[in-house]
Amino acid sequence: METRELTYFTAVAEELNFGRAARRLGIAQPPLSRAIQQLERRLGVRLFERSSRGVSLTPAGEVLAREAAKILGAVTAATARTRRAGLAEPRLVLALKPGGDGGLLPDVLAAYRTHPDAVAVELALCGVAERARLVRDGTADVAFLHSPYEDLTGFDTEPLRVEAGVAVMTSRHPLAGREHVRLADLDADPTPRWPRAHPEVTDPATLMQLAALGRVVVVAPESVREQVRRDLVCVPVLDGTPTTVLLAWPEGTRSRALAAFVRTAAEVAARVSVGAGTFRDRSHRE
Amino acid sequence: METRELTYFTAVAEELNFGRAARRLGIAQPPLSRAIQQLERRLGVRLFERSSRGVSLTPAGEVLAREAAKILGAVTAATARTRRAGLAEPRLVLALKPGGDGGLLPDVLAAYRTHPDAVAVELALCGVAERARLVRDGTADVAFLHSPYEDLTGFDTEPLRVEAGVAVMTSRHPLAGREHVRLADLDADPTPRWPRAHPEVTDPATLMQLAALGRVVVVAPESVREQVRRDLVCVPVLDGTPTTVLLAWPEGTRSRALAAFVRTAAEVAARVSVGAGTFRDRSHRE
DNA sequence: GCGTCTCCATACCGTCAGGGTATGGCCCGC
DNA sequence: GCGGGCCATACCCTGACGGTATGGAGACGC
Repeated sequence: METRELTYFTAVAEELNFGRAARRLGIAQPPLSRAIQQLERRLGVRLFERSSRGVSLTPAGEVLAREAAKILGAVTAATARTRRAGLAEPRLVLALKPGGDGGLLPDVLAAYRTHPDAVAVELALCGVAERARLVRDGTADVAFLHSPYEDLTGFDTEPLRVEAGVAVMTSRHPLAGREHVRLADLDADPTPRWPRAHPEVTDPATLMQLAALGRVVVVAPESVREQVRRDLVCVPVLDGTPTTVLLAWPEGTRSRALAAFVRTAAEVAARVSVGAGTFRDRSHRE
Repeated sequence: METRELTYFTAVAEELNFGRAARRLGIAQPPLSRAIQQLERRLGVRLFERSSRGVSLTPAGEVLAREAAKILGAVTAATARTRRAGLAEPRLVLALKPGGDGGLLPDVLAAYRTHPDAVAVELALCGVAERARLVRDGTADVAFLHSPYEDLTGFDTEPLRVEAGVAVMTSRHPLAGREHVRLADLDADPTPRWPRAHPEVTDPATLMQLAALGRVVVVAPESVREQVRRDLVCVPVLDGTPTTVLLAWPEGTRSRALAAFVRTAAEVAARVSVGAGTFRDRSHRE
């Protein structure tokens, strides 16, 4: 099976229409029909059910659609990784969303710089959804991710710190003066809480603006405290799901530079967690 | 990147000699040279360092070699899985080594047969090393594996039961009468213990023959008790590494039949473990 | 019920990518 | 210095892949 065939197959599987798929691929429809037929012949399996009104996937087609997505993803990743490995200056590309480092990054970078295997670290600041994608498609080597909010299949990971939740709210909120709250307290209040309400809002600035306006209470990992606007207050949430900040990189990666970075980060995280501590950290890392 | 190019690249990367690689691929040497050059041009990266005496991989080449192996593996798996999905009768292929089911298989199969989503189950009896490979390359859907002895990357897994170790030895062995032993007891005896000694022997019949001859004491999961020769005795090992018998299948598989099988197996395992119990099981599954 | 529209398959043709053979250039060992 | 091993280049040829034109089958409107 050639990747060209898989690309063609995927296009048809997504469009469920040979004509549109062909246009998308920039070829004419007959060669596409033929390519798919040839693929079916070679596999000895019917991939599409053709009726004169449109096309649908057979069970075998469904299977191949998933496999093809995996393979094509692996191919683009391989291209990107090989290209980057060929650059004169080896670099480590680290993907993270703004504030997604749990406050660890400055120390980690400083410690890493002294490591014998260290290479230059390039930061790829990106949105929440992009982080994992950048690593999967080979644009980045490693990313700060948050568990349990992200799908970690295909990644090796190193947990760095466990963060409890804080509720971020305007200082005029009735719970703003509390030492700590429980989720039930937040739910008893009429102000809705993110991300349960408005999960579609992912931009931090927008979110904080809504919080400042008293339209929402944001439940977030406690490391946001450091960056939160002056007009907002943070109240620890005792029973929120703890968030694990972790480093994730492609399974089976073999790179001294990356190994050194991960190890350094883990050491820094352990030191910070013991030193500064946070009100749940210690119990979790024992 | 076409898979053909990756196949060619892999051949050269393994042979480190264009002529031999070409012969292995069944083509002449010049087209192979050109194909690699074209790949290098397209990637914009040098993959091989050519000296007139042989060839070596550049760092970028090393990266691509790993990626190519992943991709080509995924392609052969995709082919096999798609073909099997196209068969008239859907089937579930289960890979296991003889005795590798921890004694659970008969009950699991019986329970699964009554499940509404059940399909025919085909057993692929194979050697120790083949089990994982069969699942990885798409020949089997799911396998019984043993943790921590196997590399589970790329698999989703369901642990079924935790087994302590037993020492299998001839009845004339000085420790044969003991209620239980520790590893230190075994080490104090002159008879070497497998798998520390002779790890290259993997055939159970050979192994048991050696045990019967008093040449070796075999430390194995306790479920071997059921199948062990009459002339051998099994003594529980208190401090051996416990073995987890688990089901493993490719990450992200989406199949009702498989899901039903895994679920059934987990239920059967839980039931058996509570009912029959084994001298370590209960504590481990709480 | 017939024309028409949509959509996939078939027929046929041209081009270029990929494979083959012959040969050159380089380096090493004898 | 000569032969041999090994990769690159030159040149040719075949066939795979893409394009255009057209056929055929079902759905829909009137």
